[in-house]
Formats: sequence, C-alpha cells, structure tokens
Amino acid sequence: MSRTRPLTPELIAAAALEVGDREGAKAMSMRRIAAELGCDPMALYRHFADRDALLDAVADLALNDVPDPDPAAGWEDRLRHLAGGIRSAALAHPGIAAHIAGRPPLHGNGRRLALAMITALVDAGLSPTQAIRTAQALVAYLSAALAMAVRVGGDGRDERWHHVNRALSESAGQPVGDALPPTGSEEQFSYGLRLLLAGIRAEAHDGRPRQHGVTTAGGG
Amino acid sequence: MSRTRPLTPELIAAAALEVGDREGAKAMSMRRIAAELGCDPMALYRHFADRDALLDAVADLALNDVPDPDPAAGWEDRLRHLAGGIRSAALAHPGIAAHIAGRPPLHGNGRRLALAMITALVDAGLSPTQAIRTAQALVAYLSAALAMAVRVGGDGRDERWHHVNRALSESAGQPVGDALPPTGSEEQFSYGLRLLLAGIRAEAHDGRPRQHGVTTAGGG
DNA sequence: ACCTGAACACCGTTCAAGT
DNA sequence: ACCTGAACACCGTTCAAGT
Repeated sequence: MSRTRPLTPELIAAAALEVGDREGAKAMSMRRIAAELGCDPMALYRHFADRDALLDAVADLALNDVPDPDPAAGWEDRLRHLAGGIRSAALAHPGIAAHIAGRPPLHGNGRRLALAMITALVDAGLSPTQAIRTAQALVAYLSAALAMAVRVGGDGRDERWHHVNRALSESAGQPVGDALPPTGSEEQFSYGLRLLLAGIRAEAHDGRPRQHGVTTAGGG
Repeated sequence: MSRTRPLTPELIAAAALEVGDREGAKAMSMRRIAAELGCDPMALYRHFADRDALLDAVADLALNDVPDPDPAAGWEDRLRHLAGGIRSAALAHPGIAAHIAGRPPLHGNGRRLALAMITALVDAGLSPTQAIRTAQALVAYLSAALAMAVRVGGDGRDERWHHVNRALSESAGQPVGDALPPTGSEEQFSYGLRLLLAGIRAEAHDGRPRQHGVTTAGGG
C-alpha cells in the first residue's frame, strides 16, 4: 500500500494492528504484515528484532486510546477508569488482546498506564513498594479477565466459558441459571475489580493508624 | 516408544506433557508428539479434534498433582492451598503453564479444583452466584500470575518483568530496589492472593447480618 | 554497505489413496 | 471400515547472493 514512505516501526505496528483487527490474532504473521505493507518480510527485521518485539509495539499501539485518568478524581475512580479504558482497548482490538495481556509494561503506553496505577495506589495510602506489588496484581487480573472477555465475545467461537458457568452452577447444588452474568461481561469484570479494590482498601488501612471503621466511603 | 499399547488420549497427553517439560511449550506440536509416540501425526486426530483439544487434556493432566484441600480446614486455608497447589503444578510444568491459564475448567481436574474453590467460597458466606463469580476472578488472577511466574523463572529467557520493577520503582519517585520481591516469586503471588482474600471477606460480610468485627480468625 | 528473496526447518490440517 | 502419509498452505528466521 504505502510504498512511498520509508517504513518506520510505527507504520509497521499500525499495519499489523489493522491486519489483527481484520483477520484475527494469528493472521499477524511477519509475512502477512509485510504483504499488507507491500514490502519484503525481511524488511521488518530491520526495525524489530523478532516477531515478539513487533507484537510488543502493536500491543502498545492498541493502548494509545486509553486516556490518563482525571488527576482530580479519587484513587478508586482513577483505577476504575484505567481498568475500564484498558478493557475497552482490548475489546476494540480483540486480535491483540491476548498480547496486551502477557507483556510487561516497559515502554510507551504500558508504562504510562502502569505509572498512573501506581500513583493512584500511593494516593490510596500504600507505600511505593506495596503500590508496585499491587499494580502487578492488578495487571495480572486485568490480563486474564480481558483474555477471557475477548475469547468469549470476540467472534463467538469460544463459548466454553459459558459452559463453565452452567456446569459449575449445577454442581454447586443450586441452579443459578441466568442470574449469573456471563463470563467476559462488564459486570463480571467489575466484580473481580471490586474484590481487588476492597483488598487494597484493607491493605491501605493496615499500615496506618486505624480509621474509625471499615467503610466504602471512598468508593463510587 | 510404547508402540505396543493401543494409543489412548491419556497416553497421548502424557507424551505431550513430557515433550513440553523437556523442550518447552512450542515443541508440543502434533508432529513432535506423534514422533515421541512413534505414530503417525494423523493418528492423534482420532483421539482429539484438533491441537487445542489435545492441549486441554495436557493442561488437565498437569493438574493431577494438585490435591483436594483438607475439608476440615478453614475456607481461607483451603483457597490458599488450592492456589499454592496450582502454582506448584504450573512451575513443575512450565511448558504448559500458559495453557493451564487460558482454559475453562470444564472437565476433570480443572472442574474438580474449581468446585473446591466454589465450595470454600460458599463456606465463606458467599451466595452460590457470588461464589461462582468470585471463583472466576480467582482463576483470572491465578492464570496471569502463573503465566508471569513461569515466564520469569522458566528458563531465564524473559527477564523483562524484572526490568519493570526497576523502571517503575525509579519513576515512582523512590528507589525501591531489592526490597521489592521479584515478579513471579512466591511472595508476589501471595500478595495478590491476599488482596483478593481480603476482598472476599468484605464481600462475605456485606450480604449478611454484621459480624462483631472484621477479623482474620479463619485464616492461617 | 545495504537490501532482498531463496532456502531451511518447521507448522496444523485435509484428503485421497492404500490395506 | 479403518488407517496412513503425501500434499496444501502456511510459518519465523537464516544467509548467501545481488545491487
């Protein structure tokens, strides 16, 4: 296509993302991406060490759309907005969602968002060390929850998580049926996030002079 | 090797797990597994619909070693033992850990362990619906945390998560350095689990007549 | 010196040919 | 009827040959 411009990492990542959005995660092959750009597959290796490095860049590009949280908002709201924004990005680019997942937020947007999380956690009252550990736990949860969400909602080909709900609810002694929000839903996602936020509140109160009670005052 | 026996799903899964343990996740190809068994690659398709189905069986086999928790123990200890057991299984079979991760616990050991989780959560005071939603959140956290742990500890080839700690702690304003337990460590894993357990306690108390206080009485 | 593309060593899976 | 393996349509990456 754009054989005029001189082929930057950004151009390559954008082409790869488009291929992924259009044809799914495993269509993002070096050969397929090169074809999209109208260049030799080997030309990509001049800008990325290997396929893994290229996918890092694609995952980061997909996070461009996630805004920084409003600094005036409370720490819980900021974390919720970050999580929601990352969820939206993952659902907007299901092809790359699994990669957003597993990759360490070393550069660019990943780093930006991880730092925003840590800032919010420090504001919650955690020490820097606690904040980083907590951010890692949050990233872990987000990763897998979004991978599940995309699998289920993506193109409908993986309904197996729905079966889990059904099978488990039967075995649990009570037929829960449709009362249970489907795996990958916004509601299921927020539920897990709420558990973590409650845990963070507890952690924050532990290291400080005891507040007057366990409360949800800061929450939304 | 064992060309005598008639090639069951179990035999195939065992051979695949051995290949994965010995040569890593991406060595578990249909062709390589067939070679290990001394049979035609196509013979595997008589027992599994496709590679994905075979890997489901391998992931489940890897969970054979995870024991049921002591039913006499408190619900928190049971959850901790389940999480610890799954962590051990993942570290014992790093080749398959990423697959233990993403797969719905529909059958066999996955289902067994998911039910044990749900039972513990119901004993914690959650409704069946809450218990299932919480179990999904726990599975999400376990998945990604173990995938990280294996990536870092596996064969040393992915140290990037360590760099995250270093980079983030610098940016967070304070050099945290070695005070921070490494990503993938037992300590980091337990920290995230602790956050979730605290969240579960809060959730359990919400729906019921208020206990006399927030306590860790049931914990270890 | 830089770039290219043929070649290497693989894949998962289909399907027609063998027993 | 059952099983086999050649063949199809791909991979990521190396490396020697071209400009």
